Amino acid sequence: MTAPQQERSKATRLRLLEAAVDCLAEKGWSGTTVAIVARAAGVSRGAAQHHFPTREDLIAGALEFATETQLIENRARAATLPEHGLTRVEAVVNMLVDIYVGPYFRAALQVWVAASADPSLHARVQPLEARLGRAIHHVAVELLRADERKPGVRETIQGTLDMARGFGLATVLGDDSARRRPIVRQWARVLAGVLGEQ
Amino acid sequence: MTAPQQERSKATRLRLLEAAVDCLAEKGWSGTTVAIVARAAGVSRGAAQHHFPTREDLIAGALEFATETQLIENRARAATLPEHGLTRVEAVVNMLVDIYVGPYFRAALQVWVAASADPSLHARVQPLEARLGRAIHHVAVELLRADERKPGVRETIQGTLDMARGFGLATVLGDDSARRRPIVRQWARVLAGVLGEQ
DNA sequence: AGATAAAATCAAGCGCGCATGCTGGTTTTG
DNA sequence: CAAAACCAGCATGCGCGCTTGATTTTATCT
Repeated sequence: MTAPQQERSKATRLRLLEAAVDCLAEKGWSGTTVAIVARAAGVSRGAAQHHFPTREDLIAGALEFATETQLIENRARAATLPEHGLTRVEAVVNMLVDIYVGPYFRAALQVWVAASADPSLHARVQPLEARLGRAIHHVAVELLRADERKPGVRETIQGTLDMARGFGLATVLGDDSARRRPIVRQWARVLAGVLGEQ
Repeated sequence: MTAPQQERSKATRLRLLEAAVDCLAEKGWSGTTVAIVARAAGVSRGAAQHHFPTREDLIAGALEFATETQLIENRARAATLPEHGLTRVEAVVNMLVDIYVGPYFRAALQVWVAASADPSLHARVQPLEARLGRAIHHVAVELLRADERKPGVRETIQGTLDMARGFGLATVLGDDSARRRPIVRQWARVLAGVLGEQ
């Protein structure tokens, strides 16, 4: 055959990861069983067991996959940002917020919260979260063209990211977009002030 | 006996709720089984079943208990706040943040995240969250002596609360207090500026 | 090159452990 | 004596991990 099974294997593995991420975002931690994920991916449970020996392997793999996908999407979107001024700041904040209210974050949230009580999972997840956090911070600084040497700038950006995280958390309880909009707008104004003062 | 069983019943019920909250905060959603909670409360599983027919009843009750306890503690702590000026603003922000990094919030977080994929639980939990959110916002406005008619004031306070929520979320992945402190300090400065400008 | 061994991929079934909910029975209170 | 609070055991269901077996691809030897 022209298609080596190596490719096919990678494909099913990827389908499993995608299905796991979707399942986590939709059905939550307890609702994400290997059987359900396997069925959603269109493979048997044995196949899933082969690629990911344990459930924890599957979940951790899904989180890693979601993390990297998130970063890639960010880079793509960063190129489409508007010019300068306040509208750019607001656009950046909106983009950061969108990261934390999207499906990838919802999936990650389930894993993080579950990992807080699961030492073994925590050990695998914590470095991923740290890496993602640093990466997003770096992106934020770059897109805002911020000078972190100015006092307060770094802290305010960190606070902005934490606010976005808070939005993400609020979103799991229900659609929050209407409440978010004016807050983001006001926050962008304040942030622009901090960035440009003096 | 001098102690009517009504009191004893209320007492065991309360012990169950306390144990459930602790268990949620420590062992997470999946780790909180009725058997474990009952043992921690010092009662048999059958007794727990008697007071809370279903597990969902127990969890929902625990969340409600945690919510009210949280509000009561807030009122107590609000009386001990310092005088005026920036230190007061910083103290208020610190107090708000402490709400979201405390054990009650950790317990609530587990329930909220789980409820996002459980419609039946979601229906019972969502109004609680809304009530708590409004209450905390009200407390914040009052303690900051903010004039919400001023443009941007209301939005900035909401953003502050969302940032605090984000801190709480970051805390489940590991102790974050060292990172938080400078952010809170800086944000208090900014918040004071927004509150007092013009 | 051809054949056979070895390894990888996928499918299906089994058993263990555990949590929930229910039911019957016992003690305490009014 | 009636009712409520409390306790012990049973039964069902389900998710996980493991084992077995079939099919395909890759590697090795003659």
